[in-house]
Amino acid sequence: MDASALACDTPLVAPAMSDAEAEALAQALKAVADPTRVKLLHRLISAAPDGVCVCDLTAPLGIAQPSVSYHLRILRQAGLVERRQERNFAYFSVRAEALRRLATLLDPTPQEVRT
Amino acid sequence: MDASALACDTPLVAPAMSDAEAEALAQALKAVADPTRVKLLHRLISAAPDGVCVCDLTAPLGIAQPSVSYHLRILRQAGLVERRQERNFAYFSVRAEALRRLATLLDPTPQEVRT
DNA sequence: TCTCCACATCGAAACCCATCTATATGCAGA
DNA sequence: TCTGCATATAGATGGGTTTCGATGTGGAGA
Repeated sequence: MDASALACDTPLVAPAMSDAEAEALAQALKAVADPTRVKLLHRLISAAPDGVCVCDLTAPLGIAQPSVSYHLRILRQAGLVERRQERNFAYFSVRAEALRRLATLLDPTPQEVRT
Repeated sequence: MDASALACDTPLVAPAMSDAEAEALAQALKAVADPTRVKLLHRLISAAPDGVCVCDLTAPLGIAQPSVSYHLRILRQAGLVERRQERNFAYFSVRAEALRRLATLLDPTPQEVRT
């Protein structure tokens, strides 16, 4: 009956994450987990806060305009970027707090340690 | 010839991210961008630093054992977790620095602002 | 009004991913 | 060596994603 030498003996006092929570976090991460969207975000982050015109995003990426539009929609639906229409141009800019929140959730440093 | 009223006029002095860089970052993010792997990471983060036995990870997730093994492999290939074999048990633990680096890359706060 | 331009949406094709069952591997005790 | 257990791998399947060309939409100038 002595299973102590056979059991794996892992404490596991973890509170366990809910399905909904995991799904939501994965969904947000999926929006960023694509090379084209990483490049898009990078450009938007290192740009003027009032946004970048779509026409200036399409050319450097080497993909067709509908594809860029598709990726921007994904990022927008995830709440990571926002759209501003002016004349017949669309300007996109990052939602910095949303990205920062995502970064915080990914950080394994315990809350108490963070200043 | 006056295009000032027609052009979108976006500065775009950005340094542009390389294909390889974007691909690598997207690859790492893809490893986390799945609800099952989010749950796995969460459990590993809030657990003893010497790791959790696979048998204690399989049961609470509600998926078959090979699926858990598959996800742990994805996380390991991304360098986010590491594996330690003891007897016939496998113990997995997070690579905190790797996760932290990923979180930092996602953070839109300019470097100068970070203390 | 007519046309042009910027951007979004549609529908299809190609590709990738998560999951399962079945099976292999490898350690340890009898 | 043989058996049993924990974990990994293989192969198949269903579902989701990225991309494209074609087309729709809506603003602005002629």
